[in-house]
Amino acid sequence: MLASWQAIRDEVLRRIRDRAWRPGDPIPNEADLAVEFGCARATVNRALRELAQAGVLERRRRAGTRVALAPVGRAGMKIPVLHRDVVEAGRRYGHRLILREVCRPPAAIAARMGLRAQATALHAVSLHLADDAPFAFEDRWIDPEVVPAILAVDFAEVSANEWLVENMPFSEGDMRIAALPAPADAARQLGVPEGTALLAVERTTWREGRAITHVAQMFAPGHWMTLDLVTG
Amino acid sequence: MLASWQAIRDEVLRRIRDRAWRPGDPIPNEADLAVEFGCARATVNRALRELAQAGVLERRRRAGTRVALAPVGRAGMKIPVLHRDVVEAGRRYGHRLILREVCRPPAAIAARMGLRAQATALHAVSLHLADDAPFAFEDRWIDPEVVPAILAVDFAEVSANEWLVENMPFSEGDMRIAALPAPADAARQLGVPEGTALLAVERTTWREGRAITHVAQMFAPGHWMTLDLVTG
DNA sequence: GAGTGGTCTAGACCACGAC
DNA sequence: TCGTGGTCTAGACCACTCG
Repeated sequence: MLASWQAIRDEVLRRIRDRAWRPGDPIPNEADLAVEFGCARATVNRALRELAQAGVLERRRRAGTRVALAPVGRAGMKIPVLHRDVVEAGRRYGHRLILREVCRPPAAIAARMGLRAQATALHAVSLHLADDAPFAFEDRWIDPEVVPAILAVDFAEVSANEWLVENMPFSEGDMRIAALPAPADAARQLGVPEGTALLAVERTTWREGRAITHVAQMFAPGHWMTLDLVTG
Repeated sequence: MLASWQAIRDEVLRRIRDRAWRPGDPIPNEADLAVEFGCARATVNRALRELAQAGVLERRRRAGTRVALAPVGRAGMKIPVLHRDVVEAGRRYGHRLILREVCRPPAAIAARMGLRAQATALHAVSLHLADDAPFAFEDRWIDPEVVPAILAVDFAEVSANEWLVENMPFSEGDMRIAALPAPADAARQLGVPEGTALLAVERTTWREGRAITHVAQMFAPGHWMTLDLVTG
């Protein structure tokens, strides 16, 4: 008698782990499981829905429910907001705007954001400070056609990152991370020799099929970027 | 009359975007919203639960539901499984086990995993290959008390990462990323000069409050780690 | 103590899509 | 076509926690 959706979820996981149900196999339908577990179908549905959301099961109407063949390891992740990270580390956050212009982006950026040829974008280069020491150099492009309001935002007041996170929720994106030698401009701003290895993060964010922003950040040596993984 | 949980979710989002409900504000309780929307409380519950899971709302019993103060940009993320990444890039994946032992971990690792003093753990050092070229050096510790079955797994057959992703879903964790100079062992295995800047990733994974595994990976120069952000 | 969210139930209808 | 999952309902009880 399993009468909570968590208990049912755990039992299903146990059967998968014990190979009673193998990847690719169909599992009994909700009604049958409800009988077996002695609970309502809605309770089974809740458990299986969570497992499907986590990528453990695959569900299709009429076809039924199967154990996922290649269980994608999926996790929730908090998008790092530099301001918050710095403050939570007990340090004083600062932000310096180095450049703000509206112009045509380089071809590489335009391609990555899927901008029309000739299109202009808002370009903001800035430095993030912790206790007055620079720790991140940021080069960002924003498509003003997707985010018209951004043109009126005073980046001296609030960083583009913060404004976007607060005002453009529910977006998709891709993130690329590497260790790169510092280019001249980043090296100068961060106060390190050119060619020093830096943590580089590039992120492009989308909303309804259009690119909102593309940002490249380079962090001072010794910086650890931390991600919280939730609900694996 | 809103009678689907998606419609209610969208309406709540609209009110937040329109500043009718501001960050930090409490919103009406489920029963009142059910009356307003002309639907059952369970339907409102479903909508608000999804929004809370996405970080848009914060819910506490008795205290009620509020618009999240600092809307954490949260995103779904696929945990990178090196095998799959390599294959999807059209290259041949290989895996070489360098060391497998059961011993007492160094204090730093034990502390990070919250192991008892004197406790032993499974230690696996391995190399990931793409087209026979090494591209990632991995140093992993696994708590056999949490994952007894791991002791019987043949790491020559399947990498620890893959086995864990398939068999220990639903975990939490934290991930730390930096650019580091290559230590001697990693440098030798990856075939680069000692001190070369490498992308370093550390991940500790938890299940029900106990550490499952701690892994440190160092990637060959030029490697970009990519994360898909879904459902921001 | 009492109000709120968290959950379960039994039943119902519907949409999708495999057959 | 018709079985399956997806969802909604009305009601109920419980757990947590704030005042």
